[in-house]
Amino acid sequence: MANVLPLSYYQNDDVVFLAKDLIGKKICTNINGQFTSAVITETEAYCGRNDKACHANNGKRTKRTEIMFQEGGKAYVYLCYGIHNLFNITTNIDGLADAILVRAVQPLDGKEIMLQRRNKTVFDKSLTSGPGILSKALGIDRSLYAASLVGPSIWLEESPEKISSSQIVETTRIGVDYAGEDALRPWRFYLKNSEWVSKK
DNA sequence: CTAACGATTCGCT
DNA sequence: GCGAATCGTTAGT
Repeated sequence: MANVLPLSYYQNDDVVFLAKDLIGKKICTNINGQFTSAVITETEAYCGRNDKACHANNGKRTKRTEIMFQEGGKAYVYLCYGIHNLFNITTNIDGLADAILVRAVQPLDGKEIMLQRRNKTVFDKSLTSGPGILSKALGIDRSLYAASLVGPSIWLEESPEKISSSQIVETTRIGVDYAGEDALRPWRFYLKNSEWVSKK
């Protein structure tokens, strides 16, 4: 567990910068003794102020969004469409509810475990390129709601390979049409030449 | 208590 | 490309 990103990394007040910076970082989980890891290839930023796409927009505190209002560096996992666990990284300081949705990853360690969790045999982008399925592959569900991102069940590590800004595509977020004009914000980021992206 | 609705995925046409 | 699956959360009665 060398190169683990420290809690201070998540307290940055610029969630859009962090969403972009997270591209290329390594995400690791150790669930019931099963270790898996992957490189983050796609993210989306959600800001707690003035962003109708964010569940916690303008101080909307509910039992579900509560974790986003705490100090950054925790997991925000919620159930979407009654089926999928979506994994978010909370950021910013106490009281400011920002979060970053991880939308796709490229598997590194524990590929067999991921295939098993997904009931698959073929190793391709359909294993982890999408917010619901990457959670399933990494063993992330709502029992990790509010889990610390510096371990022991889940943590992030520095990028295995340096990523330059020119390798990252900035575009609009997916599935947030209900947010009106906020849906037009260029707050989605993905690795330009990667196959491991949910949609181009 | 009730009802509407997803930050999606998969299978079938 | 389209529609079903599926259920916790949320807001309103």
